[in-house]
Amino acid sequence: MPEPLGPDTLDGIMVSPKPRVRFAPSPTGELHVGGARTALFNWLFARKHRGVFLLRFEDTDVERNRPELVEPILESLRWLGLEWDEGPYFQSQRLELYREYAQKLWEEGKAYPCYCTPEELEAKRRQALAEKRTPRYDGTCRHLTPEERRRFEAEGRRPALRFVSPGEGTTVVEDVVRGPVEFRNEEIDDFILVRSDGRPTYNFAVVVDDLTMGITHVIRADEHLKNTPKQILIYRALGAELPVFAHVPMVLAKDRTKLSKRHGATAVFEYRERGILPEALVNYLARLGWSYGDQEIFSREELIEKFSLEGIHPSPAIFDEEKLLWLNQHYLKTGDPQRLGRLVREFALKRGFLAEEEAEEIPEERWARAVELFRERKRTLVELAEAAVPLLTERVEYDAKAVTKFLTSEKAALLQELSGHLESVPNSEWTAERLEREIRGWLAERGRELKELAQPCRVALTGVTRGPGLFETLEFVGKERTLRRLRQAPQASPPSPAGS
RNA sequence: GGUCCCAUCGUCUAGUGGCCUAGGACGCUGGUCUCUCAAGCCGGAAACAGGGGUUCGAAUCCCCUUGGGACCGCCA
Repeated sequence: MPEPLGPDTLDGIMVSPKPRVRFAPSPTGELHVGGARTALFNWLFARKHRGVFLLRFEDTDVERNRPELVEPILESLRWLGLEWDEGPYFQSQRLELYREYAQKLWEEGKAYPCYCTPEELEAKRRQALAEKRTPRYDGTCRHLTPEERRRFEAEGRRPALRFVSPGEGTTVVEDVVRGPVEFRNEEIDDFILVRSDGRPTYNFAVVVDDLTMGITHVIRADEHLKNTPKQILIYRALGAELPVFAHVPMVLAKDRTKLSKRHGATAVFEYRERGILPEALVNYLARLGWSYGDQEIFSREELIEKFSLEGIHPSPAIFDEEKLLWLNQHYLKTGDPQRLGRLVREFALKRGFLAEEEAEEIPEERWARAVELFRERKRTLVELAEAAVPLLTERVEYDAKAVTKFLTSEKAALLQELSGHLESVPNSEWTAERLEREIRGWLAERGRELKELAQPCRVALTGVTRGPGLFETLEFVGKERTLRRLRQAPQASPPSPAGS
């Protein structure tokens, strides 16, 4: 038996009902970061107030609707950890419900059939624009006589259902993040509730759904603020109570326009593929347009505890990848190496940095250790995987410039010599500490400094000039592979006598 | 064009009339550490869009201007 949606009582005292919120994407594209943030705010609000977070797909537009996108959107939400409590519902499966409500409105004289064709409407719209007037429906079909209607029906015209707008007075949206926003009703024309083919339009379906699903707080993107007075009018016509509205500002690209494909990565999936951690994206998104004092780092639990609609800013925010990357590194640096190691392995495989057979030979511990070695110098899982592979496998790519600079014949000879010396260190004592003692002592005997050896050695071992500490690298690469690379690393070609 | 929204460093923001000589974070930058690169630590440059009010006092309240954005569909 589901709980009733009405007010709860606690020791006889009325308390507000459990909040019910929703995220309602339309399956016309992948989940982008703006949508993800809207979903996150809804989810946080629900978790904080122990309410219900539900999912609903607004898929009444058959032309643009792409059912195959539903699962990827769900997958994005799962990846972000925004699990839903109800749904997903599909508007396309609730058509009968909208029909009932439309019928009711019609019977009560709050809506009327309109026989204007899209072509006629388009012509009027163009004319209005040409005359620099705001295009609005002129109410042609509002006062049709029964005879006129019959004539249109006889012509085979299928009517759309239009809402009877008040045309005067004002409608005020009491928005939690913006305060009261006033709209003059004369700006609102007799908009369409149900298309001539029987499918509801967005504004109508949303109201019927939010109403019947018991939604108490509508938290959605700013672009819907302009729709809200229309929706309020429908609520009133239905004799229903209004939910609380909270319109969250848009997420903008660097050029201050709506984030879109041409701005590069916008989809949640793209960030996942680039090796961004979900906790980093969540933290970043939460802090984008919302703040809690000066705090920058929030665990999921802290977000739930500290989130509030009042903390949302009214102004739009620009998506800054640099800061996301910084947060990602923070979570790389503080995360569990075992878990991160598994992720790095996955990325190395997926990006083709190594083959499945090679990966099989590498124990989980090695990946975890690789994470520890590289996480202070890499910002994404992909970068980390790429850097770790040369130390984990036989795949070293020697950077030509590094070789030229550091693997001179003199240094190569030194490395040869070193490898001979290191031969005596037993496998069981092949540790950073032991190797450091060994090498520093060896250098001291020769009156040489670590400086002279470190870079050549690093390049011979890893192919590149940057990386973890030398001794840790030596330990991690392991005795056998280290000795081999010290002996077999490529050498800089000697400078030509002509000095070209 | 109409309607609506927005306005503190390049970016995210603290700030709710005196604590502001405007704080933090990212980024940038100088230094430090050092076997490299990072990370860390210490320091620096960097903002209240402009103009009028209100007030003893304004980043904070009001108005105008300017600038940005969103929406103007039988799309959502």
